[in-house]
Amino acid sequence: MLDAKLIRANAALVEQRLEKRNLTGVLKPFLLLDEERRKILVQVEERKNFRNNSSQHIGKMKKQGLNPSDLMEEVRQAGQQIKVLDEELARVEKEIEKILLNIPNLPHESVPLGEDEKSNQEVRRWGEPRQFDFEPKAHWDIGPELDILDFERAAKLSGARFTVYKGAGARLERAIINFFLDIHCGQHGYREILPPFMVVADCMVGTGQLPKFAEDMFKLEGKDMYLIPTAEVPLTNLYREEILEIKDLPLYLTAYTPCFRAEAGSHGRDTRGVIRQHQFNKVELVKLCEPQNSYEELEKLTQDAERVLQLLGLPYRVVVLSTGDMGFSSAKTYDIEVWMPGYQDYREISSCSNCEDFQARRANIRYRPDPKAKLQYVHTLNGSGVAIGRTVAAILENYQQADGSVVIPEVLRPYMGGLEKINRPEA
RNA sequence: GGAGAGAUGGCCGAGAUGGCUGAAGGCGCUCGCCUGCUAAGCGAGUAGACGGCUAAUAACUGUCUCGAGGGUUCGAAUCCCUCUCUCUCCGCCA
Repeated sequence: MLDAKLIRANAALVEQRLEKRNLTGVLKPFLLLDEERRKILVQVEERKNFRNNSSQHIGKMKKQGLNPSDLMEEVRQAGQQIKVLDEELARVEKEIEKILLNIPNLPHESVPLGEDEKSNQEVRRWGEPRQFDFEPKAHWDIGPELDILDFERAAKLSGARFTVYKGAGARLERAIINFFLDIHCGQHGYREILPPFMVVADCMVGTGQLPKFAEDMFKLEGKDMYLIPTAEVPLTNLYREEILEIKDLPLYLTAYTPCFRAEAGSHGRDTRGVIRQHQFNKVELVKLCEPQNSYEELEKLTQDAERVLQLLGLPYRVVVLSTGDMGFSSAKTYDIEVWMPGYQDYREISSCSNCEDFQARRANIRYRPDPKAKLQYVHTLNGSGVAIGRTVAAILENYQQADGSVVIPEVLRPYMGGLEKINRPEA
């Protein structure tokens, strides 16, 4: 959520920055309602002031044995007026909130301008795509051939966009989760959290999924609760409505969770393999920090995510998303894209964002910079560290051998009971 | 699921019979004083949101907030209703 005061004071500037996200004219309705709100507020506060003073006066008169019935009648009428004005005010405020909750974050000035992902800019590359002396297969062929991924039975259980992991595949998924958590907690200073996978609607508003993106999520029937689309939601909302101590900042949090996404509007995209699923596993990184450090923290967070790919020996590149491709809550986002031989292309495996105070304002997460200072919103950051299913896919494709087997990256072998290679089952 | 108790400021905790309580007292914290150091002591200060007036994020000032929402009343932290959460006991259960 943007700061209403900022919009009011710098409407033209804010409008300009929103235009970079290809939005125009979104501020006008806000400004009109905002003015109306203050007009009503002044009136109703005057009436309340009268009521407060008069009520005290009535008390005193009664004590002195005087008859306050005239004044009581006047206050009663004031009460009627207050009721009407309050209702009007509530209506206007609700509309204002609706508008504000649907305006995305302002892009940081370093973000490239553009309409879509074509304007994203590559920042750096790591690793060389392997040269194959045979035609590399896609993971949706490798997995079933090794009998470790089963898309057909998954469809029987749950329909499209689900995967069953079997045997070494299931263990590989679990190994990666543990490996990522161990690296981030043991070497990058994050604290492991195991949060609920269902959260109340307030959390979804806090991180920006609601009210605008309701159709992207799974909602529980008859409850005001949702399956989390990412651990960013419970991790960031851990501190919703709280005032943090400066000595606790920055907070580095990580969690493994499954993620649930309706994938509405992506029909026909990535229908094969594990790339786009209704349920997938992810290790997420979240930071809460002081505003002046958030961009430095974004760089570090992105590097933390890159590091696990380096350890796995998976080539990748980092791109900075253009203003047209960024998420709703983000001010700046780096995507990490891993090399996928089956696609002969880089595919997103992590997205690292600085949301500045956008989520903190929605979720009301504040801190006091020093004992005398006013409360301030923290900055929130999040990034995948990284997506597990896509990591499995990348390993299968990058480590596949001519005989159809897949070599396990060395760092994962301790997590796989020493297994070095997944072989095809005997025919 | 059944029975009962509770929800007050950063924390703990007062707040019969509704009015001068935005909230006593304590702790914590900040600043100052004092003490040769430490400990103790003394004094002052210490919620937030949204407005008005302003050049001002200064001063002054108004409104709202005692779990949330609604009601009664001239007036509610205090009375009534609904909901949420916490605790205790019972039941059920991985």
